[in-house]
Amino acid sequence: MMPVKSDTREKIVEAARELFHVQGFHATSLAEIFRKAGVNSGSLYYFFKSKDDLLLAVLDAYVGLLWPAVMEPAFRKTDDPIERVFSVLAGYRQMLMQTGCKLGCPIGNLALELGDTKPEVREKIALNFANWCRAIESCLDAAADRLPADVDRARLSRFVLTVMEGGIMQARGHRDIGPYDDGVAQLRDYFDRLLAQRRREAGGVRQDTRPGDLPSHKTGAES
Amino acid sequence: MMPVKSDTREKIVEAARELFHVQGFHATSLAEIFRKAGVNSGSLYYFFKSKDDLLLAVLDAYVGLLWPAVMEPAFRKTDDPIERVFSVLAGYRQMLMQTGCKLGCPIGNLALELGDTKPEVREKIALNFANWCRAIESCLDAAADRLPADVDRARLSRFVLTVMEGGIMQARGHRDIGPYDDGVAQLRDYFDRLLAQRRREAGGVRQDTRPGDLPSHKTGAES
DNA sequence: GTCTATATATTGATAGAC
DNA sequence: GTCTATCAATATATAGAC
Repeated sequence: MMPVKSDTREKIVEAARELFHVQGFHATSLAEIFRKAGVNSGSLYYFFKSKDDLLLAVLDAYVGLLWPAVMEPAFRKTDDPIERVFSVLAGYRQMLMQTGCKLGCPIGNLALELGDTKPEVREKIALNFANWCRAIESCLDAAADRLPADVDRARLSRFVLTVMEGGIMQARGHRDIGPYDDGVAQLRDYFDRLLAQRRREAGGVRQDTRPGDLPSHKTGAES
Repeated sequence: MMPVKSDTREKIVEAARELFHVQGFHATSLAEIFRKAGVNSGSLYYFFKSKDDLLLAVLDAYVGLLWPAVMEPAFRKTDDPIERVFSVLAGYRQMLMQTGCKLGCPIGNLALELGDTKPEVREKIALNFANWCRAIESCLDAAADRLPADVDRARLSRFVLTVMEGGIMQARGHRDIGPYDDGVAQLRDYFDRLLAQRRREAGGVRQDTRPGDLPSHKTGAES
């Protein structure tokens, strides 16, 4: 018989992940974590040699969650690559709304709380950022023929993350979804201008838009 | 004779402010703070009834520092209201460069570390954000005649903060100024498109730009 | 692998002399 | 207002039985 693999480690990581998200790293004690996980101190230290070590495992978990928990649910809503980008942003909006703008991006939180104090932690945070941007960049690549030729899609994908993180920060600070919606709407406006530029370029001197090419975007952000 | 006002309180707030900026709130102990301030535990508790209370004083200090430490040094570099906006952003770039992308925006750090756990803290963070945006908005108002009439300048000012905070977060996460510069460059590109739109509107059907109207912006971000 | 019990250090905060 | 001394609670981490 195969030995039954314990899920204790997984339970601990999951408990830590949730508590770090809600309370932050330093504000969460190991006692809270193993109590929430339903195990004891000894089990935690059997799997992790320190709190920092557990944090690294949490950041690894987020690496694994990017596609199943963030990208795939958003991509399922639409096949249009540009709309997929904004569908991802809509997913974060949903989290903000469901928590009364109290919970934000767990990676962003840890990035600013821990800064550069723990080198391995910072590296795993950078990896999470890089993977997120790569996923967005793949959408932009799929829409490359609708964007101006000189657009740097890797940089544009980082700009999407910039707007997302900056918008979430202000939404939480004001406990108001407005700043997030505004940021997304202005990013949308920027995209529309890029798409329109490309259409002008492709169409030569013609500048009239074909009906249906520029759908209106209901963001819920307009007052 | 007037009683000499002690600067002990000020020294404590200043020490706390610096330590919170570098290490974060929870990672900084009161012992570190009063040691750095050169005073003793008793003095700290004479002026502040708790660590949270001291944090509120730190956030008040940032409110007072907005103009002398952030806006005025940036505004001194140029009279052009749009350039002033980007001069403020250049100021944050300077801090990133001087610290090897280790230190970010102290308000943003506290916003994400503390979230909504302490109501009064969140309110003072919101006030800091609001004042920052109002200062930027005053620049946009001064350039109102160069922006499209339908631009919401309050929202655009929040977008500037969004890009700043999101860019700093990624710059710190990657320990690389690149993502910050890219974000600012893309914000600049967005502004250029807004200014160009206004110029088209004002000029009627004419679309050629007058030489000198669109200066090239050296951001140092281009690879 | 999981448990209980505990070590050791540090935390935020207080008391009371001066 | 500032000091020293110290409390009580909590933190991370360990030891060793099972």
